[in-house]
Amino acid sequence: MSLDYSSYNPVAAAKTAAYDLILAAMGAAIAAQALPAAAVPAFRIEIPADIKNGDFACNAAMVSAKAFRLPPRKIAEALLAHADCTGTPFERLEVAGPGFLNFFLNHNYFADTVRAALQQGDAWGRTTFGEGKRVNVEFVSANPTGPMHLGNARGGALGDCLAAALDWAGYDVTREFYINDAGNQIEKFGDSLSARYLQLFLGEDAVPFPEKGYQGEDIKQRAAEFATEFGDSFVKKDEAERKQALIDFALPLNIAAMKAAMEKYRIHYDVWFCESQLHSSGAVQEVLDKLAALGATYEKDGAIWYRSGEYSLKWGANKNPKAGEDTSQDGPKDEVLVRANGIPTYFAADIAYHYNKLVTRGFDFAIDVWGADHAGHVPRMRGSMDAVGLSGNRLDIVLMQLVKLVKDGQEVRMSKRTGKAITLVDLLDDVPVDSARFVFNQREPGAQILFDLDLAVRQDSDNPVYYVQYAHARICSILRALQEEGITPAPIDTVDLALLQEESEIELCRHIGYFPEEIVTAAKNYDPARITRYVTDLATLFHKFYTACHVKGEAEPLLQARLALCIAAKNTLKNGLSMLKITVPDKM
RNA sequence: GCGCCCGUAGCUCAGGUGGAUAGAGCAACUGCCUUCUAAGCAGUGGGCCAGGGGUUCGAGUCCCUUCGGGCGCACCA
Repeated sequence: MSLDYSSYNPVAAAKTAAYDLILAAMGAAIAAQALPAAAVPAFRIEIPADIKNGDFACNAAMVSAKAFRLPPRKIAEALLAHADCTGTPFERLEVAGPGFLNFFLNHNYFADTVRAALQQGDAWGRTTFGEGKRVNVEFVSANPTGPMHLGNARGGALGDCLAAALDWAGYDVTREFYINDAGNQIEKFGDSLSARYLQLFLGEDAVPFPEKGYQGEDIKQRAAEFATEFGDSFVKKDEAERKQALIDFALPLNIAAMKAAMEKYRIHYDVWFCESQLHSSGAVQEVLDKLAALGATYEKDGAIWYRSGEYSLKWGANKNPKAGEDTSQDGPKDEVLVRANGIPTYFAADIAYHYNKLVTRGFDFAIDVWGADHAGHVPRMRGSMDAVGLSGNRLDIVLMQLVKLVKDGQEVRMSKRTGKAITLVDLLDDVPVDSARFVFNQREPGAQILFDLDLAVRQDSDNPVYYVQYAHARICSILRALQEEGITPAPIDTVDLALLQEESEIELCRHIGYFPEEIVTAAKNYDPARITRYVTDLATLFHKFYTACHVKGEAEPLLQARLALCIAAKNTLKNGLSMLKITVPDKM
């Protein structure tokens, strides 16, 4: 018979068991008057940095020293004397150091881990931690006025893997791209296109280029494509008509290019959401009315202002205005929602957008991945959710530091103005997707990344993604070699997993068992870089095992036990890499 | 001026929410392939966790402060 291991999380299960065990020991010790009857402070079960100190450790004795008026070690010894390991995943307990109670896992735990990883296959690592809550993860959302850049490449890898971690941790995830196809930057886009178009026929000197226009080659390209299709027929039309025609022509092309680039980068969005839709549907006006009704806005100088200062304070807004500016207003400055010219600001649309996510579409919460340069926008955005009667707690923002590109040991400066930035498309022409996705998920969001182009392009052992993939390829190689000898994995119930006793075998088992909990932690902390680190560590432990232990040529019972361990490791590597959307080669 | 992020080995970075002797990878040096892929493994050297104070049984981690980086403070998005 076989047990059901769905959603099995070995670490969480063991921690609960350890916690209950200590609680019971404490009750027993008090009943036996080995400890005084006193309220016990909260204690924790944690994983020690050094596994010589056990697989899990409990700090109960230390934190309760005051309550019991006894030295921690005495308390620990009393607990140890009343602790009962029967029916738990633990073989024994020890008192160590200042009063830690250290737990050592028994072999059932490791066998369960291997069986779970085998039985669950592609679902191994999935848990129900998120209870099916609906979460919207919005990332990249690059302006459709030009090509995507390196920062978008990082945002894409980060957002997509964060979404995967949440999915695996039991959330119901929607991946979303917000298209800013309205507002000022679209006007600028049109002005730039129009100027480039006219320049084609009238000469560069005859037509001034708008001061704040987009300088990039891509604008010239679109203007030229437009000219190819429509000739000079728009030269004599009035500016507004020409501009609109160019926007209507170029915007869909740019959006299609972004979709294509994201697909190439293996990112599949569930929703491409257009800002223009918020304006045309009246959603922006609706939210403005709502804010007004709730007393969050006022009129001044012909514009509609939002009491940002009041609402953003709670979310950490800068308390003082800029030096040299009006200091009469105490607290953060208010924001304009509708300009004196009657056009709503981007901020107004953004409030409507997030209102749409949380109310209209009913997501339990929303996560936005933004570049760190938008940090100032965070408090007012979250505050605005409070202001429309929701809660800023339902909107989380992951700030991501920007990327520095290094080539030949030199930093490559990127200039948006001159349009000479390295685009996402350029990057993917040079760097394999596996490599790019791995590198961009190596660091936590808040850390700056130095993207070493030379290293990322290299397809050798210095590139860490191959180190991980190689572990998978080696396992496949073992399976092939055995298959050639007619050996296939035996049913897991017939395999004696207790034969796995070598240090490298146990270490590998232990780390495989961390997998579900690691995903939960990545989801909780919004830090998918943990997954990258996890698979790297797993690869290391497999390579060590591979060097220390043979599979082929061993006696049948041991061979089958090791084969099971290999497949457990293979499933774990495969699932971890698939979260990163990195391929898992059978051969290298 | 004010706020946010950051400062850990020569370089790039971890450090599970306050735990035990601070860890990896790269770089340097030394070993290991007549059995499953050496894109691998084992070993050596390398540190005032930016400096200084504080909180407590215990601080790389929390608080204050100084110094040094990055970013932000628009009727831009």
